[in-house]
Amino acid sequence: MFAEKGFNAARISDVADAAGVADGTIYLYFKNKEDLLLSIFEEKMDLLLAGLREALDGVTEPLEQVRTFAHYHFRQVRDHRELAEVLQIELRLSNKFLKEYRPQKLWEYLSIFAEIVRVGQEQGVIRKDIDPFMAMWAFFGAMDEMAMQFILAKHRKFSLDAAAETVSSIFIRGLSIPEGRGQSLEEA
Amino acid sequence: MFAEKGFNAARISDVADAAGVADGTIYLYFKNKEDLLLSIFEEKMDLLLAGLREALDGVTEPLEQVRTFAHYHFRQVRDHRELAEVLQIELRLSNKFLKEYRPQKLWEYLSIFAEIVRVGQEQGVIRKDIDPFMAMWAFFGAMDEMAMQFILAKHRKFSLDAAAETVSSIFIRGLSIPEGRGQSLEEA
Amino acid sequence: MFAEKGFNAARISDVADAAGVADGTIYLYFKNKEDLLLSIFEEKMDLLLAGLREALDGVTEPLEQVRTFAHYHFRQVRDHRELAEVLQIELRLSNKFLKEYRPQKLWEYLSIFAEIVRVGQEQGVIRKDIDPFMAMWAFFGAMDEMAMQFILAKHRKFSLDAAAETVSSIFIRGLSIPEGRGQSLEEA
Amino acid sequence: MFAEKGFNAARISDVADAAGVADGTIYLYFKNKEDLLLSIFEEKMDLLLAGLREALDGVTEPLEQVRTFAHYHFRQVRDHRELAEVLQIELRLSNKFLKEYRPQKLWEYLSIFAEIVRVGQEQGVIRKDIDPFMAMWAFFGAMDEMAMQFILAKHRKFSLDAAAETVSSIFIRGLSIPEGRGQSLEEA
DNA sequence: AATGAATGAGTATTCATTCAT
DNA sequence: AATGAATGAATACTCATTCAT
Repeated sequence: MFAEKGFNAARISDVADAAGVADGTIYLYFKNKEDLLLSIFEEKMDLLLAGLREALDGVTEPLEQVRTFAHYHFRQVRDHRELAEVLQIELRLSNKFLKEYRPQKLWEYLSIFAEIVRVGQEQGVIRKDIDPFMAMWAFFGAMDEMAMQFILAKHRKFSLDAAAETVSSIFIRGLSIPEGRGQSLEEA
Repeated sequence: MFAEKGFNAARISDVADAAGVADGTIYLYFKNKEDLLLSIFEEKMDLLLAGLREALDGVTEPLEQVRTFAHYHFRQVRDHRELAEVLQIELRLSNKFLKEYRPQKLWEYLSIFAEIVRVGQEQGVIRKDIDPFMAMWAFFGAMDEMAMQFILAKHRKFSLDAAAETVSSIFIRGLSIPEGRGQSLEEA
Repeated sequence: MFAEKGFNAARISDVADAAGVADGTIYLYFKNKEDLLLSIFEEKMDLLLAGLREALDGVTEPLEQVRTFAHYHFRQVRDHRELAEVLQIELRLSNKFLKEYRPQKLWEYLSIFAEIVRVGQEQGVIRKDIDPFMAMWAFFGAMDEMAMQFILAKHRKFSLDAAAETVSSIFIRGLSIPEGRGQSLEEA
Repeated sequence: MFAEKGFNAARISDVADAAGVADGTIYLYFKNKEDLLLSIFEEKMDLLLAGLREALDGVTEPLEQVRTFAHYHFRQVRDHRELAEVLQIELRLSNKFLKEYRPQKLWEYLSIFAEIVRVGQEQGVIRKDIDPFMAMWAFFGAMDEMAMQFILAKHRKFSLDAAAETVSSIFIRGLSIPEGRGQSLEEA
């Protein structure tokens, strides 16, 4: 309906025009301008979450799920470039989003990763010395920063596939149980 | 001089008062309000960078340098909590910082990581199929997101030491050359 | 129906809710919001007027009627405190009421006083050098201001009986024919 | 400086234009738009108060002071018609003025009347059964309502001199000690 | 008669920035 | 170099009112 504008700098009247309604009508559906942005976020997160669950469907091996997650995430960024720009950039400029909001939907999305780690630990394929939630934030942070770089790089060389593969290969190996006796590097 | 306020919401006149000068005087030293924030960032980055170099001094093994980097980073967040809040939160609300700035100083700081990876690859202790810059952004993103969670968690349980150890152990193993023939998990 | 809210600040939708109807329905019965307030005023003035006529019924002596009028007026303020607040305060904030309206109903109410004066003059008990309409406005102004002070004084000491007695005693003597030769004070 | 506009309906930018300054400059001197109106009121009250004291200077007889007060008040209304319109009409439309403000300056002005009554009572020329403050409000209310009628009557017949004389003659006689034994009328 | 979703006009106020002194 | 009084652009939001159903 309005993601087309994608500006935090957009006037409410612009949005209203684009939607073909009067300014006041916006306020019948959204509490205020910020709520409008946050609503877009929530709506899209629902789709993102559903898509992720579908993508993971059929993938049983936890470490393989990590790879699937990463590829799915970056594919979404690539396929919904405009939306990704709004979510990566504009959303972060929102005081409320940054400080207060920390939304349920994002939590649900990321929790899937934490759950993957937990199950992997149960199955004995993921290190037990790693807190699933810490791993979750690290994984999200890594992907998010790379997505940000992609968005900021605008139209320059940047392969999201490569990004997905880099992140997943690092985390897959980083999280997996060392083979043989070889824990020599991180026994701390 | 003014980090004590730490608000994007702080009035220029507040800053001027705190500094014991007139409003106009601020503009003799800074181009505008945003420049003021960015200047704090740059100034602090110099210290951070110098500190990192010092911390890495004497550490020769690349993978050990990764661990040192992570511990140093989170130690700074812990020891300069107030400043970290400004840098994590307020700075991100700056349109310029997010979109245009991508500053030299941050680049210098992170480049050290890319260089560690490059050297590690030369020395044969780090996988060659990983782009150092990709790894750099992933590493920074992981640390940054965890730091953000720490800041947002306010006064609750959150061990920065554990965060440092988690990130570094994941990346150290994730970046290291697989031992034996054991690439079985991620040959994709 | 709505005096309970008593606010110029009340939303039309509040009034509609309180009345158990839809917003638009209000406009089937009242031209606009101001008309709503003015309608309350008119409706209440009818009652006030009828009550005054009843109170004066049986009182024949003009100067005694003045006292009756005053006591009646203040008794209404006391007995209908909430309504009086709306009429004293909210009504005065209405541009239309203050500037244009000067309503028929108030005029009828006050005219009774002018008529008392006129009759008193005919009967030779009230000074003929006083214009009945001037006296009317003075009398109303005196009562109205005291009522206003009472309303504003909220819950503090203020006897409306004393107010009634003060106003009436001043006006009764002030309007009456000087006894004996004693015009010495105001022959100007 | 701006009384010339006299509109509650005036835009801040109109006032600023008339004053030859920018909109923002208004806010360096006045807290907000209402404060602007209240400030005019306060400033003018100082003059009014000073003028009243001067007018009363040399008049020693309390009842004569009552007449002087009334004539002075209405003369001000007549001589400063424009200002009076602002003060009578616009000021009353101010929620703050009506409900909260009840200002020091008005109190000072009216207190002079209460003091006249008190002194008159001491000197035995004014009835002791009248509370000076009640009399004060009645007197002010009477004058104020007549002034309001004058303002509202716009350019029609209305003699402020006659108004002054009516009010003062009623109050002078109404407040004075009955001569002879003649309390026959209001022994209640 | 009643509804209630949609309308859209209307404006005080802030505060970063300037520049004459 | 420093001042700080003056500037003025810039806009989200409310809520009385309408009118198609």
